[in-house]
Amino acid sequence: MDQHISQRNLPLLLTKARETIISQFRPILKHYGLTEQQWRGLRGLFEEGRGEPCYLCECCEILSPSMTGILKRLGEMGLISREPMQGDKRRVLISLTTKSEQLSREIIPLVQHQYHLIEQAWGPDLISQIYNDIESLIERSNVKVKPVQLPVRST
Amino acid sequence: MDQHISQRNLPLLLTKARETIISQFRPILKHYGLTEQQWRGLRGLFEEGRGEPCYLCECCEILSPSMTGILKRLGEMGLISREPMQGDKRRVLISLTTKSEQLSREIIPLVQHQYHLIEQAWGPDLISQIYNDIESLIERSNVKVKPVQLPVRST
DNA sequence: ATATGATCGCTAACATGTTAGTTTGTCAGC
DNA sequence: GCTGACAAACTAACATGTTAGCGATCATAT
Repeated sequence: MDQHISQRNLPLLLTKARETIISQFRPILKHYGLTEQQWRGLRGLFEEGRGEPCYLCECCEILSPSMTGILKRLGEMGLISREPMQGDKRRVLISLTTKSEQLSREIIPLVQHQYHLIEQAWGPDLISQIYNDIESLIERSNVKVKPVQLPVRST
Repeated sequence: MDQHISQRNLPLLLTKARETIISQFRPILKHYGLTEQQWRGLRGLFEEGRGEPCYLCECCEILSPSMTGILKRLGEMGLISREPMQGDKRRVLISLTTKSEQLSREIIPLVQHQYHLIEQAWGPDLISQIYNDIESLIERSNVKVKPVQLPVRST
């Protein structure tokens, strides 16, 4: 008896897990009129002080074309400022504004607290185990996987 | 010394994990001109034979408005057919076509094989442990989490 | 029979994901 | 000084995610 296919659908399972978690935080972000990705960007900047778009793309797992729009809207909201980099005219440096720095200081404790409530409800052990597993997975993904050979398409 | 914030960003971590996995399968889907979500839909139908849009939404973790577009495009590609349901004029029944059934039979072994290659490269134990943990998480998410209290917005 | 509320699939509006390709600027080598 | 390879940010085009709400249909109680 072969396994049910959905048991071997890891991307879908990870999507569901992510939705399970993020839905606990969505009300907080909505309360402050931020999308998930906008908050990811602000949070990344809050950690580092400031950074270039391509750095933000990496640490937020957002592709460059998406980041362009996100930064544009954050700019229109007055939540980031941008200064051209001296020495390399291709690059830009993105910073938080006073407004967004204060906003971040307000949101972060709420997020941490909600996080704590999740651990209380679902058990801190499971959560920390998932952390470890996922981090192991991401580390191990440095090992290159052989791609399956694709047949020639008939139709 | 407090933990680095990104260590407590579970949604982002899950996103990265998912990207890590799905990137191994993307070439297969691209080879057949399918998007990730289109394949998720076809696969769901292949498992069940046929089903209503709202069922597909659940099992594919896709929201209804997205599913509308996905089914529309799958229809234009000749990969699904739809018949109105007798007895309830609101509902529709979606089925695979001969074309998409054959397509699925061609893709599924490739996906399974790629999956096997991933396990070979990264170790089957880690993968199966992630399965178990994530499934535990999803089960445990039935336990309702108390939402953090949101302060009144000043600005 | 009728009002009421619920459900299904949908549209609308906007934000983001994804791929391909463009523009401008940097740098190494000649 | 010029050329070619490369890199950063961007645009374009399309697919999907997200929230709100609509219209038709069904179920139920009255």
